[in-house]
Amino acid sequence: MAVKRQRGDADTATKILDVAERLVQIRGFNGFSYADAAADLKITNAALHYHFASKAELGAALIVRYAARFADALAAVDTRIADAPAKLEAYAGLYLDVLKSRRMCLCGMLAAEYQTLPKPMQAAVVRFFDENEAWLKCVLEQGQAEGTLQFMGSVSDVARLIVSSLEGAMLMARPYGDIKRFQAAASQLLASLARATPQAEQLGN
Amino acid sequence: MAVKRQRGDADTATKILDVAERLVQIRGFNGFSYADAAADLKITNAALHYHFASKAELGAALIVRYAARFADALAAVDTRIADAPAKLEAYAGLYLDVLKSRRMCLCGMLAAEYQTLPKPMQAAVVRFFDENEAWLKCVLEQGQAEGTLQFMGSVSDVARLIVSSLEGAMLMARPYGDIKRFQAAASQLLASLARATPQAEQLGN
DNA sequence: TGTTATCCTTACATACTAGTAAGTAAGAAG
DNA sequence: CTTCTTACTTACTAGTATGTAAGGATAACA
Repeated sequence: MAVKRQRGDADTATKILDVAERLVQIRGFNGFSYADAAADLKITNAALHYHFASKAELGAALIVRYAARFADALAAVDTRIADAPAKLEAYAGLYLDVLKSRRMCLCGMLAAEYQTLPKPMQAAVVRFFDENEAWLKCVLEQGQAEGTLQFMGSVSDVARLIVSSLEGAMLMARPYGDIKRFQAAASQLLASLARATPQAEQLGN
Repeated sequence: MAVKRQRGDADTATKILDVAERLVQIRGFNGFSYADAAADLKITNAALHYHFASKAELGAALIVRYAARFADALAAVDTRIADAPAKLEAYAGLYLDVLKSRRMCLCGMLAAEYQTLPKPMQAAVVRFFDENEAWLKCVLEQGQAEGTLQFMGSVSDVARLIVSSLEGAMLMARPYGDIKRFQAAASQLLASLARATPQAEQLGN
């Protein structure tokens, strides 16, 4: 049988993570406080400490959950989409979804604040990017084998270019409050990787 | 005759800007305090307030000086280099110089923290990127006219892609402490813009 | 009907934040 | 030689940061 919850209907720890995640993505890890999150949830500061003993612990949990959700989304792309270029478009789409909620990528934000983060958070941020790079390498190799993608340089370098360009495009789009800036950058990037098939432009569908 | 300085040999305000600039580029605007900068300069907290009444004022002065220095560097590139692709390489070189001193671009860092910045700082950050974009558009138009650069999409979109890709490459290079990550991304980006001249690869120098 | 565990509150501790008020040393200007 | 200005210092404030100690409410359990 399902575990009953006494006070809050949904898991409080989950709600805390939800609120903290949003705050970090918008204001940064150094730009939000326990008090901000507590006020948002209408609980006390100390209640936060009950669930996450320290800000560093909360921050680490934030990254772990975010990375797991992202990994799930990538696995879903793999099962849903076969075509390598379409997979890359879906990958960019994940970034776009984050941007649409007026947020920066959690780990992109934390990358900027990297020097001030506690060690476990630093390690988790790097792990997130490594996982992204690994997934992209698979897609790039597939596209190269299929002949649907073309690029110079190593698969690794191109994977890193994709991650950094999309993170950079998010970073720049936010001050302008302009999602189109991201979309334009993403489509140019993906277009430069798509194999120029002369007949592809001619065919309707 | 030159204006004499009473105590500190170099202008104290300049020293404050130097220290604060470094701290913001490494730790972020929300990641440093007046106390940090004061301790570094071995002066008191209050002395900082004498020169810059508020943190917001200091922050705005930081961006103005950074943008002016960047504009000077771009003007120097224009006088020193004629070739459009070489200008783009020099542009990427400016970013590389910042990264070599283990810093993030000041305005790239502030772009991440954008939502928490005082209004005048927000405006100055956007102005910095607008100036970069304007300079790049000139270079791209020149390269297009000369036939030394080729790209699809508008000059404006490509200029934005360059800025966001380089900012993103800096952002990602720092957690890895790996300048090569930036260099690989930059060279791929520039290669994709250089006109594919079949004989260019053959010629030695 | 206690006992226990979970989840929370009140109240507090400690340190740091930006910022201010008042005063001082020393050169510049009259 | 006084007055003003520059460039500070010392001492302080109010507010916020993360974090803690102790205890209360509620539900599940024995």
